[in-house]
Amino acid sequence: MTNSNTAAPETPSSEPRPASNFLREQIAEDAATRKFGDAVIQTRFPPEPNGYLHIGHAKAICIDFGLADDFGGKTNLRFDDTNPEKEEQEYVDSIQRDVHWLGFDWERLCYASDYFGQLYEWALKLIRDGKAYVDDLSAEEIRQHRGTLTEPGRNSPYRDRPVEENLDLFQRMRAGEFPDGSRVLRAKIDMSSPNLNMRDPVMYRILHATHHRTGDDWCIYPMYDYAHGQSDSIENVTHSMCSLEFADHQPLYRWFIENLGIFPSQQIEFDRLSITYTLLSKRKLLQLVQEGRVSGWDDPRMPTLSGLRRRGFTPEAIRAFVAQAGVSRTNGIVDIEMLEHFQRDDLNHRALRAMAVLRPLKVVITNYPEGQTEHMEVANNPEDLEAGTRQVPFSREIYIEQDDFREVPPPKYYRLSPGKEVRLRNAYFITAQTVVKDSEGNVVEVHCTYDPASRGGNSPDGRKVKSTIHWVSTAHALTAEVRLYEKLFAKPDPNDCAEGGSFLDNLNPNSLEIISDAKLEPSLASAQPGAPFQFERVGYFTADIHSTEGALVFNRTLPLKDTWAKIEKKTGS
RNA sequence: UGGGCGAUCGUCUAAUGGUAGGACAGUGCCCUUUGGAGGCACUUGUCUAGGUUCGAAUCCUAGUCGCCCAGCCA
Repeated sequence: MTNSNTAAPETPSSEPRPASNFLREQIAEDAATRKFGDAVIQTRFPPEPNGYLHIGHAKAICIDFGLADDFGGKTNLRFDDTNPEKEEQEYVDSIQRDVHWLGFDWERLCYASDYFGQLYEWALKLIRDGKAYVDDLSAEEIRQHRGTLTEPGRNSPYRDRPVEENLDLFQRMRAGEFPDGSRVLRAKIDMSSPNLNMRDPVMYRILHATHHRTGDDWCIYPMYDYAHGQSDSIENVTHSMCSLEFADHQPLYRWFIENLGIFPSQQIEFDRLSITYTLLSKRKLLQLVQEGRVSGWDDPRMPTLSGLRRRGFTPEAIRAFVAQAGVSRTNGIVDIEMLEHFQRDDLNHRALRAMAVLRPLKVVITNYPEGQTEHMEVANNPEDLEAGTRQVPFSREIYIEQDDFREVPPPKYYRLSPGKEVRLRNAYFITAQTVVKDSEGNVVEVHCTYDPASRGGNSPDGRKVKSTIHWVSTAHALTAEVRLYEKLFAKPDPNDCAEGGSFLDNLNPNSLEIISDAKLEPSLASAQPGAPFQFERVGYFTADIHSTEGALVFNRTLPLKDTWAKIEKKTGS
């Protein structure tokens, strides 16, 4: 594919694709019957640049780009930028960045605003053909004339204006002679249609607004319904995939296409992606940003692609998730656990391992020589030996996780406790001997002895330990800020709120926990944002985009699955 | 109450008149220098009622339930 200014990763061909779905079958059939003759399969991804892309868009992107690619076709990225009041260049830029990051590259970069001239000419034609008219009714009056779901609408008193008058008025609308909202251009179809979209829909409204691309060239802007089908047609889009709610609009798109005599694209609708504990509404995500409930569109708790990226999610995992979630015409809600599964699966294979202690507890190995440092050779990724090894310093004083020591161990607790022996990952067996407490009785230090013969983590006498814990040498430790993220919403359905409440009531107050003094092994000093790490036994992390060598900040992508937490919960200990 | 669309394990999805399968989640066991990962096993499903058929998730009829549409948003 061509026309990109940034490199996009190849889509791995080994990625599983759904065995079948109704979209693929329809395209396969159309290809087999040569419905579109010699034309290649052409699709498009048509976002409105009024916000950042989220994981729901990822599904649409995978469908639009993936399906075309499967059939040797092409995909355009087209901005449906027909409403200058909500659209911005920032969004245009972020969308291109995110589509590339997801792993796709477009054939052509298009804008509905490129077609404003053509659309205007076509409107003139419809007026001349007696199929469109200028209406002087106010928005409120138009609404009243529209009727209801069960009652037909009424014709506007301006519906039968002579063609010449319509032409004159519409040209003067375009020339800027009338104020916003004073008139609209409407299609003359059928005010009694049971499909409300056919009750003389508005084609153009007057909007004296500066457009992010066309500036002040226009003061009338086409409605989405008047622009979308024709934009597809202009681009020779063969298969126009969109979400379910647009099914009712198909008859209108066909009406425009037929009355204009232009190329008819095939529209096929599919279900939007919904995920538990997740909001996928651009309007509401914008509200979270504007009200400062999150730090921005790329807050790592956001379901935006930029937020997921900053959090450490990967395009590969998102694509695999979308493929497994599938596509249909039902309104389902996918468990967020499925997304998390595909992310863990991806990271498990590629994340470099490191040792990091989030909540440090000092351990002194009393029989280890003072001032001595050893360098342990450690595998960077036990799942991938080609990832090599690194040296990790070990010394007499180390940090371990507070959770990894209990003065009074509950049942089935295999970690360190007085008199018990555990393995320090890649180092030695140690046995806890005594504890040091502060004035409040908290254990602040554990004194242990080690078995010098167990270097590397095995005892020559074949002695077994029940547990392996991670550690960081105090003298060599890096201090870092670590941000632990939880779900942004506390309820599976964020919109499930009391009467008069809002989704904001369901915000999870514990969605972000900041740990300011985590202790990291030295190799993490130069971690780059986006590079995935598994902090062994803890979770997957990546350096934040604002992390520096002098002020390290790591974001937790996901915690590792925690069997012990389950046992602990079950036994109530 | 008009129109459109839909209904398969707890969740998502396959089966295109011929053994209801996969993934996630869950449970148990095995394995493990990450209580991670991995392996094995198990559990649970065709909205209802009729009909057509040797045979129905699939076709027909009638219901039930759910989603979408009354922006000069997309």
